[in-house]
Amino acid sequence: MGVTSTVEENAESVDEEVLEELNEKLSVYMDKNGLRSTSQRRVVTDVFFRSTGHLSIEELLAMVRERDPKIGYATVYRTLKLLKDCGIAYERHFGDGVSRYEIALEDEHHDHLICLECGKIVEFENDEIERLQDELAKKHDFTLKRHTHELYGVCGRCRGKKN
Amino acid sequence: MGVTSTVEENAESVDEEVLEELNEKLSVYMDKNGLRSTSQRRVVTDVFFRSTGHLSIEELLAMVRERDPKIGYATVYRTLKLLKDCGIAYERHFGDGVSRYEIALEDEHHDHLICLECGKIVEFENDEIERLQDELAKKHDFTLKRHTHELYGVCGRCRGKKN
DNA sequence: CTCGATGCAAATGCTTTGCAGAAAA
DNA sequence: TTTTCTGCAAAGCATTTGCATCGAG
Repeated sequence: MGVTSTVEENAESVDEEVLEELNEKLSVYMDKNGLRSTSQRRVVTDVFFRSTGHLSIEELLAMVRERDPKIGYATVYRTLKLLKDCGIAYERHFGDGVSRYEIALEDEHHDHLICLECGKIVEFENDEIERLQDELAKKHDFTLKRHTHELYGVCGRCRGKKN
Repeated sequence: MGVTSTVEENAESVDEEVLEELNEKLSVYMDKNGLRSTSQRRVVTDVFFRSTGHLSIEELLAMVRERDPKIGYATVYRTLKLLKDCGIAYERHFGDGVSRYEIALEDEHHDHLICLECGKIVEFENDEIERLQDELAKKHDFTLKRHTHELYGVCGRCRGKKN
């Protein structure tokens, strides 16, 4: 498959205010569940919160090890599972067999356009599609919980390269 | 995850005419690529062509072994890869880690509504969503190749059971 | 005869888990 | 202290692959 990098359009990480919200939410969840704040978890979550895009465990591990080379990959897996469980991270699958993680911001939802050549990922939001989905669910008497919607194609730059 | 069965609404297998078309298409592809028609392949493709729904390798293997218990699972994997390559089968992923296969009919495209409780899969087609997807791709300068669109929720029957 | 196909078992790649030692609370 | 967490290696799983043998053409 083509998802080798996670270059983004509009790639900007969250600001300090949002970062604090994320840490607060995490802290509340951990307190509530008797979980402990360890140096490894702090490194992993901080790296993730300051990151941009849709990162694989491997990519996260590399970044994490720049700060603490001793951290094992099982810890990264476990910490991202934790973030997923408390609703701070979305786990995405773009068809290449690896899980990718992205920050789940409150009141924000988007889907993805993925370039099969260079792996560029563009986020999109479309209220009309969301509305049509709700309509479809209603028509078939389903209570919608979540959805996946990915468009795969070739981006303009990659198309250009081939000519 | 909840995708344990592949019960369908409107579950009807293809008629003899379509079955013949599928076999013809396969035959042409195999000739063109110097592939051989073996008894195992004939069993696997026939089972698949007469099937309904979204079958996993495991489910297909069980059906195949009713006809020929000696067929190995690698053969089923390899044969479904062949069907996928010649455009006769779609490979689907509904989030439970197994690949599922369904017959790819000409000029027909649909997406899926999946019940997280009972695994029921309902197919839907929505031209307006398709149109909006094309529009989005155009807007971001992508040439669309394919997409995935799955709605996960709880079906009416399962919702009823809980009350 | 040739070369593709099969069946088995081993290998792969991602992810999860068991466990003994480390470290939060 | 007690209980959770970590790091490592081993285990799990779905899928793929190497190889000797089989069989289609």
